[in-house]
Amino acid sequence: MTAPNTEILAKAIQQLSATSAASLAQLCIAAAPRVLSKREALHRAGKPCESVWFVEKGYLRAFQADEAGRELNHCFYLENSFATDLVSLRTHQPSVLTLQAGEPTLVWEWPKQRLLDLYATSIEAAQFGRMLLGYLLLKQERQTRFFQHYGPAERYAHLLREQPALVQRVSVSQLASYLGMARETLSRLRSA
Amino acid sequence: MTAPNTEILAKAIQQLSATSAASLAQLCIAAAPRVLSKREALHRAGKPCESVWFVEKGYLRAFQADEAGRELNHCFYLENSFATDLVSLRTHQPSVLTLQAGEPTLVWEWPKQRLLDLYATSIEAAQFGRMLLGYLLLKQERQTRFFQHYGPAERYAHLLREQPALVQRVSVSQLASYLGMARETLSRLRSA
DNA sequence: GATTACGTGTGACAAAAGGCACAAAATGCG
DNA sequence: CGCATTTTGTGCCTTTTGTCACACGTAATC
Repeated sequence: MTAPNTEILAKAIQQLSATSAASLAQLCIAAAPRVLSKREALHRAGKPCESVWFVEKGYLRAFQADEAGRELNHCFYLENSFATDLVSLRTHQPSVLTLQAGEPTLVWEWPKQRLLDLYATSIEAAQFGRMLLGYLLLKQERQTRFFQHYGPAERYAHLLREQPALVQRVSVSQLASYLGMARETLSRLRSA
Repeated sequence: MTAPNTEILAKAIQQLSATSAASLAQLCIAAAPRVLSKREALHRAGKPCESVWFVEKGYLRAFQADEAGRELNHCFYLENSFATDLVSLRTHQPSVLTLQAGEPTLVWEWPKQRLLDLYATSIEAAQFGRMLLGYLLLKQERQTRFFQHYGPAERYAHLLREQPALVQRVSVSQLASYLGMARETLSRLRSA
């Protein structure tokens, strides 16, 4: 694992919202690096989520346990993604989901309050916040359409085309759960 | 149709983000009322989307035409919702979706640039923008889970529980498309 | 290095959903 | 009001997906 490197973070922020050097530094300083080993939990269901993370290396898996105790995978956050449990973050309710590293992983952690303070005092920081949410919302809308109007075969084909890295790095059973199909169905789609 | 009434709009804004009277007025003044008759298009696929709307009365349907020419319903915006085509709004690309009134409808329209100007000059307006996006993102995440991990029967039951008004007001074929199932499947679920 | 646990592929069957056809009901329009 | 058009419900059959069972290979453990 290479040493934490604020430059990657800074680049990701700049990419979302052109920001002055001063505001950029404010945002970067507000985040602390955190290293996770494979399968280590970054955030556990049951606790309120109080942070936003940025994945520099490795990846995170967000999942929820259903009534039967099976894991429902919500999504994966690969390198260069911003992750949080927005539901818990906004509602202050305990999280239903767990964030876990799928590989040795390096993230940057922002305490929620730190971000809110910045947003309230700096219009540039606020703009970054808006841009980040806008970007996430756009992705999430695409995600919804993906599940709303595609069947299992189309979903797998689409994922293979758009995110081949994800298909490589994640186990078949976790991918199947993410794709909303039975493990066996995905296994058959793969061998077809 | 009752006359346009800024108070409903003001209330919706306040509910998202506590805002001073001055900022609130700025936001309200920036929007213009617009009346639509049933089936009238508010925004057509092919044009870039340059506005954000708030639905005061009636409802909007967002749909896309697939390769076969069938309409894929993305979602419905009932009273008190904020609507736009975020993909087009952010990317400046022509829209793939059309927004159409499902009933005689009254909306408030914000030109995108007006909002951006406000966001750039007022930290309170920027906060409203962030709150709105956060709220929409939260809803959209729920929406994704809904399609990702629920089957047709669960989806219908859930919708009936959470949004009975929608089920009443929208035709079966449009609802089915929205729910990601065949018209016949929904028809059978209803009579079960 | 043998043993165990786990993840994955695959066959057989059951259940669910889709597609087509058509009749009944509702809606729109002159 | 009555005719035409659209929408909805339903039977029949096909296709797809899920479930269960088990074999195989790989990786973890002692």
